[in-house]
Amino acid sequence: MRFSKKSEYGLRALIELTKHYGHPITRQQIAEEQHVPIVFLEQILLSLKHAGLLASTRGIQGGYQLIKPPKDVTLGQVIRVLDGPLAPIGCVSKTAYRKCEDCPYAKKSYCPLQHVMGGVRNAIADILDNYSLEDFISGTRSNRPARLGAVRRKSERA
Amino acid sequence: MRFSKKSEYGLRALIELTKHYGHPITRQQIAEEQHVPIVFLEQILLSLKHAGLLASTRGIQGGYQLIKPPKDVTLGQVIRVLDGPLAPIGCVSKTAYRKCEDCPYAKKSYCPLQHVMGGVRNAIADILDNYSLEDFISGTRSNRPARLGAVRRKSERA
DNA sequence: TTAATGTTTAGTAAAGTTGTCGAGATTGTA
DNA sequence: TACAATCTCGACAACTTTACTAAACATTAA
Repeated sequence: MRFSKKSEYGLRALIELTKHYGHPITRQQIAEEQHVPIVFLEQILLSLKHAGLLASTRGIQGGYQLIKPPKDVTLGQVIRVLDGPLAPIGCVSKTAYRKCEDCPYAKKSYCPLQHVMGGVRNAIADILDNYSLEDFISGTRSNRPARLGAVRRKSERA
Repeated sequence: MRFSKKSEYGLRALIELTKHYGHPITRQQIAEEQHVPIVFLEQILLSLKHAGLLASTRGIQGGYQLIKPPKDVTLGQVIRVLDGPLAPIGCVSKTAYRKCEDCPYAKKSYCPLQHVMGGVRNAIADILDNYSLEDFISGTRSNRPARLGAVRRKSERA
């Protein structure tokens, strides 16, 4: 149940991009600062760009920059772009639901596995979809509404 | 962030084994009941046996059986046997800790990634290490101590 | 003995992970 | 214009993991 290096590097890159929010930095700067293999990093930055999180400018003085306010980008969004759905099994994913092919419970009203794994997916999404880049670099999950059934930012999808 | 088929099949097999707790059933019965490829299933049952969860008897009338009371086996244990640690990155695992090789935060006192991922690992382990096979087949997390800081079964490891 | 079972070792096709390489396209500056 | 720094894009390759299958063998009950 691991996240890939891709997600890890991507998140580390976003730490750097968030620190420099407002002006572009080069892949080289990011790679050096965060110790990420530069050509692999490029792929990752491209994915994040295509997902609409980054903008890039070419040429001298070029580089990548974050185009959304750090508090509006959640770690959940980033990880879904780079690693796919958060859900531990397909039949509990909200972004990429896949019905179980030959699960004997598929046609019944209740599946034990689905029940537990649904809980796991929600626990993961509750954290990652409520944790922004701003929280990330400051190290605090800032003033989110408390848990315990209070209204909270919707645990978007998984 | 998926669990493998191995874990999924293993858990489905354990549903069957829990239902028949007390006497052996054959891989064939399990395979048919749960629609799991039989030869692959065998590997899985062997792993669970080596982990001390199952016993097997050979020959006619043989089969596999659960040797621990269903309420003493947690889903977390099972998944760790079949899929490895629950932790999403090595440096937050309690069962299989691996220090980050070249993370620039490795030598500092605080790592943002470690902070968030530690939370994720605990959320997952809190569920899976407190959910027994008994709960699993009954579909209810029975009378576990409530959340909210109350004493609860230790979230063992990940 | 024989048939039903588990045991063990090997192998393997497909997919995923973690990268590298190289030929361009674009841009600011001299 | 020429040049150098940068991003862009597609290919590809080594390695690992996943999800299996095959086959020879060991054990047991009837």
